[in-house]
Amino acid sequence: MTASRPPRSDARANRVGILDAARSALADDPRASIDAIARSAGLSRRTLYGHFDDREALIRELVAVGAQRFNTLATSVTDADPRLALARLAALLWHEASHVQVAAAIALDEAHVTDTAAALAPVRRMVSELVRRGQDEELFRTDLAAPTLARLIEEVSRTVVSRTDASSPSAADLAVRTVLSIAGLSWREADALLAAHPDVLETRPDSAKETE
Amino acid sequence: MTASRPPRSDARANRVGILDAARSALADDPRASIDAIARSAGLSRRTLYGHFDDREALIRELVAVGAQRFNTLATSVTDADPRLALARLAALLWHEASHVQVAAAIALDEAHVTDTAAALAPVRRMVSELVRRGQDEELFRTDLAAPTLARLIEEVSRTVVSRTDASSPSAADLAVRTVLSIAGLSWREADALLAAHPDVLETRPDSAKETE
DNA sequence: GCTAACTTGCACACCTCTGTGCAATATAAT
DNA sequence: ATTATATTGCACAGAGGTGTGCAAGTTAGC
Repeated sequence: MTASRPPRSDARANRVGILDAARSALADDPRASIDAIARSAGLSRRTLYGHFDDREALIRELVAVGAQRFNTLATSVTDADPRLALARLAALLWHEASHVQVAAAIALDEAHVTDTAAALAPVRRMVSELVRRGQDEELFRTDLAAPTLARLIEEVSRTVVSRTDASSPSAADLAVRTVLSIAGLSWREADALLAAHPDVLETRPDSAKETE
Repeated sequence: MTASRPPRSDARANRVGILDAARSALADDPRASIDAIARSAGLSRRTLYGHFDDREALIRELVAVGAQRFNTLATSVTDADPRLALARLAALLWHEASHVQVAAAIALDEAHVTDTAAALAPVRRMVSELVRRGQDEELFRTDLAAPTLARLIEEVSRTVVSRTDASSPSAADLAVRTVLSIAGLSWREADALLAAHPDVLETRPDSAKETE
């Protein structure tokens, strides 16, 4: 039981590099090979196995990191108006696109449904809560049952975030408007809301603001 | 070059069985093995290779059949009101869920993007046309450019059709309402539209009706 | 009931991917 | 400069998939 030294700096950096490479590779194709991931991190396959026991272990780590971020993110939205809160949440998720994508891709593809469900739970709870409030206040549609609407918002968000050209400047705008439409707002209402609160579209993980 | 006889009846039936099995298996998992498909058709892997040269050939056939159906379907929608036409198209696609799913799954997954794009072209053209008319008549949202909106409608439709419990009776309703929301209608407008035209939700591939 | 058409199981070569052992080499930290 | 830590290439076993050849068995159609 020798208390092993702290890892060497290059090893730490490589570990992070692998996680980054895995995130982007798996977001793109959830069954990207270990070799592809390692190479895209500039390392050999053999080295990757030095850092992670297993494909499983790598994915678990990725999911854990995502869970962390989503948790932070969900709790940072504090707008009193459910419409604004939903819009801001969508904007925030947009900026986490690669994390959202990899979580979604893994959840769909593999037998990690349980892990990813746990990771996404905070966001899911937030959405359910917003839907409830939005319907209570007659701001969201009431033709669909709350759980149905919540699920629909989740699925559509995932689609829009995952299948939009992230480089396009107006992409976050598109994501936000889409989510509001699904919640039941007409496009003019959504347009008016965003015009009245331009800060929503500038929302970044760091600068979440509170509106009374 | 002997003019080979017509195939035997059991062989014809098995060929169809394979296609059905492949459709449902691949819709569920686009990389289902040939063995899994054959077995789910009640045949051996070896026999499948007697009917199709190749995994490729099987998929090509599947896509071709889908293309046929989509074409028929798109041309059967003749409503003058773009909102109604879009709603009816969504309802029709709902009834073709397994075909939509397999086309979407193949398109996303494999190197068949070109084939599937061709197969989906008729529906795609129809959607573009409807969007153009809907925006011209101020019935659809105009905050998004026509190509953007058309693509958004496609993507969201695919998501809803693919990721909804097909057994649920209200599922077609959900699909239709979702698409109308994306087009920019508020949920009350959509609700009123569907209430005024209950035939839309009963729309089936055979009984497409024309509204002046 | 004959016969050609069809199905089947088995063996085979081939591919891609996973995960491991090992010896050689490079490099961070002291 | 030394040394423990990291990285690498290579070889290997194994799992799972594809596509083919062939001989034996089954069945539709006349």
